[in-house]
Amino acid sequence: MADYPSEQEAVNNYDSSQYITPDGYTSDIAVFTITAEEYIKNPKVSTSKELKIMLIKRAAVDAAGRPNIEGGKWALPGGFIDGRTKETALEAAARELEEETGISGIFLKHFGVYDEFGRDKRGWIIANAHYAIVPEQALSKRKAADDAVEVQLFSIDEVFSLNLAFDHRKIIKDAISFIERDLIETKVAKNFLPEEFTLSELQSVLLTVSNNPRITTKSVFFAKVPKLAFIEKVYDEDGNPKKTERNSYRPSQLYRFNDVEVIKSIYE
Amino acid sequence: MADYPSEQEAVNNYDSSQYITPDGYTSDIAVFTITAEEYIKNPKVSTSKELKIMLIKRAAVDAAGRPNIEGGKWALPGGFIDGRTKETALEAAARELEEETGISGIFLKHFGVYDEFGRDKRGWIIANAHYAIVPEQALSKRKAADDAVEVQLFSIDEVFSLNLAFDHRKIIKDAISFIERDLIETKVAKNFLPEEFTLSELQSVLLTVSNNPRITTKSVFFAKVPKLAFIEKVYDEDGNPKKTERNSYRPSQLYRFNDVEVIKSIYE
DNA sequence: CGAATAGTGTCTTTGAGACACTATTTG
DNA sequence: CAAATAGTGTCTCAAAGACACTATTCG
Repeated sequence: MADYPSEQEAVNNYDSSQYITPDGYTSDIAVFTITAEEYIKNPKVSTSKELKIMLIKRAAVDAAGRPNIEGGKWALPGGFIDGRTKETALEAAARELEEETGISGIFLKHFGVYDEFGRDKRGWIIANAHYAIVPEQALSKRKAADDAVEVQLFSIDEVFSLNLAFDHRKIIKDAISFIERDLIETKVAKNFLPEEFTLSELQSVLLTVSNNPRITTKSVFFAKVPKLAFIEKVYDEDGNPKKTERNSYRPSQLYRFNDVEVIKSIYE
Repeated sequence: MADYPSEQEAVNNYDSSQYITPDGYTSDIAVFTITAEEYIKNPKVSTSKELKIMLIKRAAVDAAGRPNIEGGKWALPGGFIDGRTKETALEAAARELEEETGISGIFLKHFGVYDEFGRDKRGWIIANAHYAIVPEQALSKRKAADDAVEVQLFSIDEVFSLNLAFDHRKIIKDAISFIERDLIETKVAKNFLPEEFTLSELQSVLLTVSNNPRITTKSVFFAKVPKLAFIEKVYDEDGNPKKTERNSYRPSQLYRFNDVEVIKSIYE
């Protein structure tokens, strides 16, 4: 390697001041949950679930009492990443989410970068957008943080009638597209469910985003899902099928996702 | 809105110096093409196509004659984004790609952000990774740019035996996963093909990344594809089926992708 | 006619989807 | 037994997949 410069020499030759670098680097999170409506809409369909997104209302003034940018508007939780913490955007999102909800190990996925000049009046601010999936119970522990004065869940229908901060309307729209697509094209439904779930529970999650007959038709769904390679039946210590009675009097079989990868060709 | 601060007041209250901001913001591009091997491997299979990625060899010294970081290694084309240009990472990638290949309107998709601290010795450098699809002919026009001394196409098999710069091994690995998945789960195969293509041409593109029997089996593929909602038969001005003889003596029917969206459930 | 690519026909097995039926438990 | 959820059985039609057959053109 004698032909090549020493690493240190090369590093010293980089002068970051030759470029204008970003004025800020942020991490935003679209937090989704599925809420169960407990009332009975139809004698044959007892519970109906709905996909919701969590937003915060930005405070009018910041902690120091100065006017807050985009104050009073609804926004995605998130914030600036400080180079001193040496965090990645994903790590920062995970930490912020944990601070906000009090739970760790939440599913989090990066889905886009928003770096258009002018998207934030304060300068050239790069936003990393993520979506998170949180079980409903966990959100009851939520608490207001930092400059958030109010936290609320909105259905997909109502969220776009709100007064949204920055370019969050576009980010939220994208987040919803991603989660709706991922729920049926990938195994993320897993994150809305317990480790071990029944076929009805899986079906009710999928029904929040799809009306595909292979999901809505009971005989088809119940016949097909146990045969899928990425889903397996759960057995107890004695090797007997493991069942639960949490949803009904009659015990129902438990299933779980395994590690088999899925790729679904559009040409089949 | 009298309760909320004026926008200008709020903007003035933001002090970017309270955070350590990134030292650099870059755009990298994994350029893919499919090359046709002209030789005949098997009397029954006349042409075989292969997916390849384009890399550049980083110069040992920069334009000013100083040692170049990661000089001599193979890397993804790309470069720093300067805030003065007010470009997004995607726009910068498109421009760089056009400068590199001399062609415009290339398909380009963002697939990831690499912002781990320590991934670049020069500081906290954020990389936006994209993949691009370029028809083979276009790459013949390629020319070395900037600090690139050499440009070369590598097959997926051979690329990982190279000495790769920065964390480009991981980025390339991710790019390959994305393009292989997207080729069969989305309509991106479109970008490797002419506007109007034959079933055999589509099949040979898909065969570079899949051995799914519904793609490899001729009777199934030829029967199925013309019935797909997102693909349509092409007709000429007189309303007759439009055919080409570019691949054979016998004319073959032309098809094109239309704007129908595809979502393929893993539960069906 | 042979070579080369582009398809089509046919047959068997599997799966989709509709819908009515059975099973398990509690009160 | 009624209510509530969890499944299964059956029937029809459509699609998957294997593989052999036909079609078009050139030289």
